[in-house]
Amino acid sequence: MPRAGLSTPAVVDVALAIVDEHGLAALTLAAVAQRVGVAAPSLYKHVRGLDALLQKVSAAATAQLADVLSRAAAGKAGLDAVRAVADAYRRFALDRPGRYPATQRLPEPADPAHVAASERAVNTVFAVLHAYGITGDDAVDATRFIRSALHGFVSLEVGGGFGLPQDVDRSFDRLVGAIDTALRTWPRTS
Amino acid sequence: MPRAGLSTPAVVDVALAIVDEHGLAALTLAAVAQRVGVAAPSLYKHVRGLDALLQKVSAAATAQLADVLSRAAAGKAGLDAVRAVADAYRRFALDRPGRYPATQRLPEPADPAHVAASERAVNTVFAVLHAYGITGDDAVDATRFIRSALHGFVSLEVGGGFGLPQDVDRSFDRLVGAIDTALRTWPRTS
DNA sequence: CCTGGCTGGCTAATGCCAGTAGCTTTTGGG
DNA sequence: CCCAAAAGCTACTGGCATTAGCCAGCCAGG
Repeated sequence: MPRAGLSTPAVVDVALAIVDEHGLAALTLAAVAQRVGVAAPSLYKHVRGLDALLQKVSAAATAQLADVLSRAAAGKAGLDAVRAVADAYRRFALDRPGRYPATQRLPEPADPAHVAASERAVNTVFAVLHAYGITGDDAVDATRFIRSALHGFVSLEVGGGFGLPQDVDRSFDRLVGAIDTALRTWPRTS
Repeated sequence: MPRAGLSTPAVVDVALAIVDEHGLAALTLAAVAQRVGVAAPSLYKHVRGLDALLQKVSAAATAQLADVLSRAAAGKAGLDAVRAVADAYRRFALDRPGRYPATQRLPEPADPAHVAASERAVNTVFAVLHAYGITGDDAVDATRFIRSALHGFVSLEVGGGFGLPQDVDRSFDRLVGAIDTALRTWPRTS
């Protein structure tokens, strides 16, 4: 019996491939095992269980999203920055509809990479807000607003929640405009 | 063997109770069967299967949400109406964290009650927008914006997505304010 | 009243999944 | 070269959805 030469990262990579191809719900240990040509229980040598695998997938997806966002925001400010970040966020969700929902899992405190990725994503938004002169608790509120609007939009879009035939791109452009308007007039407490 | 005297609505009611008590993920046919004191396969006499039951739960939850929203909006306009609808939406999600996610399922075209409930919810938002003078395609965009912001916020809140300790109520108030500001300055095409 | 058929239950069985226990084989470091 | 840790394996348990096919209760029509 030749060994398969698995490893934890290899298992996570296969999991990501399954998620990309068939969606997050299709991620099962059985599917991973079949894909790498191994019996299902063998995976427990590399991963604590399904939930731990989901957490690692979440960490990887979140790290990728954070990359995409920070790259998009680089060197921009104001509406430009908001549009760039929002477009990048939406494109990530549409391009990788399986991976995106994984980013919504709470970061695992015991996994520093996961926590760091999550913070990197939030910090990108904070940086954008800083250019609007929004800081401190005001920035917390504004970040929640932006996350809510973006997450809400793309999750509805990916889930087919927009029943009407009207142009979704235009709706998103307007959402970006609405965010910009709101940030310009954001209440300042500090 | 005395009969249990089940019926489709009775099964749905039990399903709703389970969802309220233990969350949507806990809704299984086995759980419903145990609760009503019947063997699992018996449920198929009243429901096509788990997915059909989830759809009926979604229809019921959506109808209730539509009620709550339209009641909240009644007789109000402008910021008052936005705040009332937003608060009602959020309260529904927080009060019934199991039921809320069921409202996000796409309405089943073959279930007129489901479709009607969904339309009723959307129409409530449309009515609010009308008071802002937003109609037609502009209203479609604005509705998507509002749904996105509200759904995003409450799903993040319910999911524990707001890691920071800052006051979530205040963040929501500001989100409501941001929506109002955006609607006031919403682009008019028509 | 009583009887036949519909209907709502049942049991048995299949198949998929996660996870545990405990065995064997490979493999690399001393 | 050897031996122990690591990486596979098989066997098993228990939970779930779903299907098939059986049987009993209940109601309508004679």
